[in-house]
Amino acid sequence: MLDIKLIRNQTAQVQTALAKRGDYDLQPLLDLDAKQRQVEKQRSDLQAQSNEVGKLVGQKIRQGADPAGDDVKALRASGNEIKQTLSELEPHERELKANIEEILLTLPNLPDDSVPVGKSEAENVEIRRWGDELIAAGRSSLPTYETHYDLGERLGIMNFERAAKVAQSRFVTLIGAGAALERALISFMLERHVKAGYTEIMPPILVNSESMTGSGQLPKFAEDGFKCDRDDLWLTPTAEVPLTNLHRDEILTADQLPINYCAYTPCFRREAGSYGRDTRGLIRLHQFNKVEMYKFVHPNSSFDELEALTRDAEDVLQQLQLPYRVLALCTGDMGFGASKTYDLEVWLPSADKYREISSCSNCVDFQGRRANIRFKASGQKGTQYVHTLNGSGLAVGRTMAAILENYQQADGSVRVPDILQKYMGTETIGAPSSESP
RNA sequence: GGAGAGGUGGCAGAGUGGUCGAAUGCGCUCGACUUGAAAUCGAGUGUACCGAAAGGUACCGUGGGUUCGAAUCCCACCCUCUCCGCCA
Repeated sequence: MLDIKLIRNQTAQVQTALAKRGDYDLQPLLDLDAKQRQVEKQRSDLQAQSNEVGKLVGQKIRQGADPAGDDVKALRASGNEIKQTLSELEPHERELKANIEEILLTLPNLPDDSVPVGKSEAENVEIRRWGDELIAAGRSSLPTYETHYDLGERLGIMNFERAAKVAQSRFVTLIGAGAALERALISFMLERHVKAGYTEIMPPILVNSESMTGSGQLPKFAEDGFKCDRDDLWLTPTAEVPLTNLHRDEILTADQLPINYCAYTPCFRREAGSYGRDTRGLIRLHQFNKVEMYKFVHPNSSFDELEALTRDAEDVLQQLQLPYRVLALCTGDMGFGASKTYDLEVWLPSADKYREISSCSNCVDFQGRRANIRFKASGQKGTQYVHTLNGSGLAVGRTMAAILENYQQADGSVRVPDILQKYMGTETIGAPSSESP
């Protein structure tokens, strides 16, 4: 959520920044704001009068006045009169506030000045690449690449048809080494992040609407979520939701910051509006696993923390020896709550291109304000909103896809990345002798 | 799901219609005493909005209501705890 004071006092700057992301007219909001403040002033003045009358009545009665006498009666009448006016102002003010809130909740975050301006993903800017030589080496050793889903089904480690029978399309069942590889990846990633100073969290993965609003999924993106209607509970689309809301409505102390969390959770997305895209394989599923990193930080350090967060995600890919590149997302491609985002894209040889595998964002105070998460510096007056960051570290299913494709061998088997071998207890998946049901 | 109890400031805990944003204790901050510390004593110690300031307004789980006046009375909801049932 944007700061209404900022919108009020620096309208032109906000307008310019928002224009980089789309078409937003702030005038209706400013009109409502002015009206609301005026009504609030009226109401609070009246309230003061009313309190005065109340006090007087109390005083008189305590001094022995007849509670039914004319003196008190007159006061009661004037109290009633004030109350009459108040009863008209109050709902009006409430409505104005609700309208303002409603608009504020639908405005996206302001892009940082360093974010490239652009309309679509075509205008994202490549920042760096890692592992070009691995791509070249792969190309020279294998003439063609099997897709991860053909490979997975051939080896009997994943099954889409049966998953569709059990649930729907866009689900997968992992079998044997497939399931083990997924689990190995989760363990490896979590252990890596814990070593790097993140505290492991296992949060609820059903969350209420307030939580979905706090992190920015609601009210605008209700269509993307799976909802349990009877309970006001949603299946988390990302661990970012429960992690943000862990500290909702809290006032932290400055010395608690930064707080670094990591969490493995399943994630659930309807993928509304993506019919026909990535219909096969592990790339776009309604349910997938993700290890998420999350930071609550001091406003002064959030952009440094974004660099650190991105490096943490990159380290996972480097340890897995998977080629990738880092993109700075342009204003048109960034998520709703982000002020600046780096995407990591992993190399998928069967498609001969890079695909998103991680997204690392600095939301600055956007979620802090929505979820009311503040901190207080000792000796300082007042509170400030914390800055929050989130990053995938990594999307597990997509990592599995990248491993299967990049590590496939001429004999049709897949070599297990060195770092995962101790988790898997094996060096190869689908060795010629292996059988599957 | 059934029966009962309860939700007050960082914590504990008073407060059942009026001057209560809220006693008291603990904690915390600053100061005094001390070579230093402990102990003791003194002062302070919630959040947000409006206002240049003085000051005003709101908040005692949440939302409504009664009243000149609500932490206190009424209604609804949420949450927590205990017992029973069910259950990994």
